Amino acid sequence: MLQKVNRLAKKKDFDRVLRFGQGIILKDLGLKISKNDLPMTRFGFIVSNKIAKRANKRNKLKRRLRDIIRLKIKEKRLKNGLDAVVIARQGILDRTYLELKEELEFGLNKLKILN
RNA sequence: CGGGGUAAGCAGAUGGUCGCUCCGAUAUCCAUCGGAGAGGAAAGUCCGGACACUUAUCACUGCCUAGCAGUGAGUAGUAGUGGGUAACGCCCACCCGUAUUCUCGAGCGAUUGAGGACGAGGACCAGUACCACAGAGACUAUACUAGUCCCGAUGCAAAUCGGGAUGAAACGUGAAAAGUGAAAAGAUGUUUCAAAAAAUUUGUCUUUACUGACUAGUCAAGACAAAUUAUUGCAAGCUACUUUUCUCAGCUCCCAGUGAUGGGAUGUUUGUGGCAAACUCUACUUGGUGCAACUCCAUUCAAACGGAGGCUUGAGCCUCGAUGCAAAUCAAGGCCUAGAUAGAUGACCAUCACCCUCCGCUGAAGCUUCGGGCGACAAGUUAGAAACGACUUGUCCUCCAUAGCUUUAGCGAAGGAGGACAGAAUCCGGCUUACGCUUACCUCGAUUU
RNA sequence: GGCCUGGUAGCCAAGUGGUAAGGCGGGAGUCUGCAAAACUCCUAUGCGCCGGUUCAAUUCCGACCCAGGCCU
Repeated sequence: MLQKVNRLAKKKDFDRVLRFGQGIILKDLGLKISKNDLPMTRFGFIVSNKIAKRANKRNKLKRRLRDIIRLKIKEKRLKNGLDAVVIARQGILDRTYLELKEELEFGLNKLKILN
């Protein structure tokens, strides 16, 4: 789990990122980022009802995605002052942990927010 | 071996790296240490409560006005009886039915005892609606028509119109046919059968006469056959109706039971289908909205956004005892056991155990099959009158052998893959649905002995 | 989290205790030099799924599945 300061929680923040952020769409993921004027980076995750009907499957996917981001923050490889939203797309349920990690790293690299 | 049901239990463990939430202590803003951290269904949201706001669909009454209570109507719901509960559509026990019996037992038997399964199981003598098609008739049962008779009107008459009476059968139709099923007697009608003899109609044949003639038509007579009508009954079948007896339901009385109900008696007094998961009636319950309820703080003219509370000590859990057939209740002692909020309780890796499933190797049995050999039978050829023999083809049995499938046993450190349903969101009691494994019992099916 | 609607043929849909209208679509034909339009005929395993009540269920009742909407 992320630390509280690294969580994107408020609906206003989500709306701001989704409306004004710049994004990229991959095969199983969507990514959007936007600047905030804070000293840290905050992440939010969206897994809709369409991805999986059962709540435990959605929660497991979010836990895996969060853990990937958590390790990145721990290694201090992310730039500060950003808000990001990770959006799951259909078909993502069949991916393994390593496949998710590669795809997410590829997306972060494209957006040039890695140090 | 497989399926189903009921009851009980479990919901992998250990280690490593990196993490999350709450509480407490130290500490004082960074952290450290310790403790705790999903379910039997947390799910579906189908019922019921707690809790909060709202006086709330109407009218009336009382207390006495701050609100509370009651009655009636309305709305919605439940439905054998009794009990349990905060409450329920839930649970327990019993009754009745399915049932002239599903299982087991006793008995020669009639019968009887015990157990299991299933049942949304009040009332169609309060009223209303519906019961398609078929059928005379689907609840005021047997109508309507043809036909016959009478009367009246019109008309010379024939006839027409109107009214009244009479008017066959109840086979059958249908999911259901007039309280229920059975028996006996009487009796009516009908059908069949038998007898005797007659009439009518139709058909065929023959003969006569006529039509100019005819193998055509008509008339008459005769013979045969069939059908219909009428008569008789010593027959048989069905049967309207009547009577009697028993049965079923109901009424009255007695006994047992809190009660549903059961047992018995009395009598001939009562007896109109189905449907209420149709309206309805009866009895009982029932205001509405829902924690995104609601309260507070801050901001504001007022709100909204925001924060905090509500929020986890509760119809709580464990042990023992008492009461009760049971559901459950009571008493004593002990315990504190999630509280997140884009939503924690984990992510990744390794090892071990477990049993199960699938794949794997070997053996056995059975079945099918490509091929080959011995034999038996049939057909054909040699073959001529016939036969043996020989050859060819087909079928069958057995053996060898190839491949496949099924079952079963063993081996698996020679291995691989997989591990159910599913995530608290105010809390609780139920129901329903999803689902892996173990144990016990019951039940169904298949195979083997 | 809570509340509420709906599911009928390929599509849009009506309907009600007695075996299911209509339109669009699809096919064939008439008409035309050929088309379109028009007309005629035909077509379809259709009432989400399971169980119950009933003689009979798409309809009534219960459970389940799916789709959509509202409260913030």
